[in-house]
Amino acid sequence: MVTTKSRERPGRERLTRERVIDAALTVMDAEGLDAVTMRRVAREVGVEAMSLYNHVEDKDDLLRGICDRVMGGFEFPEREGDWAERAKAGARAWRRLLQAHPDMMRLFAETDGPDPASPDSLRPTEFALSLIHEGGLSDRDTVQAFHAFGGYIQGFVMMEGGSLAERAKGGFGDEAAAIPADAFPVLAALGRYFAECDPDEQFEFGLDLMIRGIEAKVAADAVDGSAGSAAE
Amino acid sequence: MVTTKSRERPGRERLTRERVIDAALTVMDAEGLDAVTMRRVAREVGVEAMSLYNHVEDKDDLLRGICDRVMGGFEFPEREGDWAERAKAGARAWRRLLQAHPDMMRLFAETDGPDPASPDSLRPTEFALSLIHEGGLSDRDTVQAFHAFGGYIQGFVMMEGGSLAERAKGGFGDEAAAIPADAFPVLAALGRYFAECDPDEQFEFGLDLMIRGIEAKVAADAVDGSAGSAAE
DNA sequence: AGGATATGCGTACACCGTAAGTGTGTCAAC
DNA sequence: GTTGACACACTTACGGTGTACGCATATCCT
Repeated sequence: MVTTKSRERPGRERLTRERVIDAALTVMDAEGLDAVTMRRVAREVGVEAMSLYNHVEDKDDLLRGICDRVMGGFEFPEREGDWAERAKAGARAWRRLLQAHPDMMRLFAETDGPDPASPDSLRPTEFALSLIHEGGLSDRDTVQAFHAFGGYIQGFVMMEGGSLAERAKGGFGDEAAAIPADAFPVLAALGRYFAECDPDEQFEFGLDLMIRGIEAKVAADAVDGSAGSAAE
Repeated sequence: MVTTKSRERPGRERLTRERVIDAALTVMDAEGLDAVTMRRVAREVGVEAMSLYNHVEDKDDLLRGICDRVMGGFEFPEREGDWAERAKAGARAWRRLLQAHPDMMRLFAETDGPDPASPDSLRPTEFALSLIHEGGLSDRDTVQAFHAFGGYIQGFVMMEGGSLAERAKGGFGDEAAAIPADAFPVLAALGRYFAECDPDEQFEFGLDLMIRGIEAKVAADAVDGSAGSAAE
């Protein structure tokens, strides 16, 4: 063997960090986050639990590895259309990424999100920042807007997979509407719109809100002299 | 003892669902969500683990109980100032509630949020809906905006307690800036703003964006005839 | 050929949620 | 005062978890 790295074995495929993380992701997608145990993942790659620790610090490290792997799967949308349309496309790509694996948001919550400094996370971040920056915001406001968008998307997907999903199917739809109209008049009046909400439409609505907000802010700032991002 | 319900014992205080949930919340705030185990909570109220099951269906029920208890602690802000200011006050109250207990967002993620139909959750919801409705949106758009705001706030607090917190303290601040400027030019240029971000200011920025967006939408819709919420 | 090293395996331990069975203090009726 | 019913706390036990530790072996470098 002259090659420096590859030292293949005849019996079984060599275990690698990548294989471990792939298996963990597979298990998570197929059986949920709770099923991602060291023993279960080990079984998936045909190994005993303790062997995983040769490639993974501990379980937290494994979970962080899944986060990174998912971040690496970000699909950069085409940059076409006007700024608002490009920004929306970026946001949708972000949402799709988080939706792609059902328990992603739970995973995010339990690991404090992916390592922001990993290359796989850096690339989408760079993409988003440059996209937002093109809208005409100052450097400082670009970062603020980045966090605002990030928060919205993350929170929306979380709601989408959690309370919103259940609320839609009977939380206070028309049948289970045991809401006392005298105590909660607005709720009673608007209840039906909760039932018939379409998540995609909901997402677009909030997105539109934020885009409009940015456009309004850029327009307002342009009226002022030079200072840029005064507090309004 | 004539009273129908209370049959107090001399030895120890009678156990109740409320006491169990209070203890669980206490443990969560003091030692984190992971410390909330049946055994630990039982110890907190001076009892064995299995005794809790007389007052709680199972652990999930306990966690949902914590959610409800927290929701019940929502502090309704004063309704003063113009609409934008009142809306912001409402959003800040929501954020404060979620921030009040450090592991709240993780708890939300693991329980799919509080039961939306519980009275303790209904009251804040009613408050938020009526507040948003006053802004001039249609019934339908009010519900959409409610979800948009909810998503943003939830997501922001989640980021705040997770990645954002770590990113601020060195993720890519000035020292740990090993970011290759050629591969990530925007990121390198804007990195310092990540380091010096103030969460409160960040939150206000996004909030301002959404409020502006709503105002813009209301203004735009007012120009049209009657149809209401056309797609822009 | 002979270490050195990497990596997989087996065992063990403390902790988890909870099913099932046991004991005891408090009540209503006699 | 005695008795039976009942609510509720306790005990035990089971199968699961993450992982510390020690051992065996397969592969690489010299």
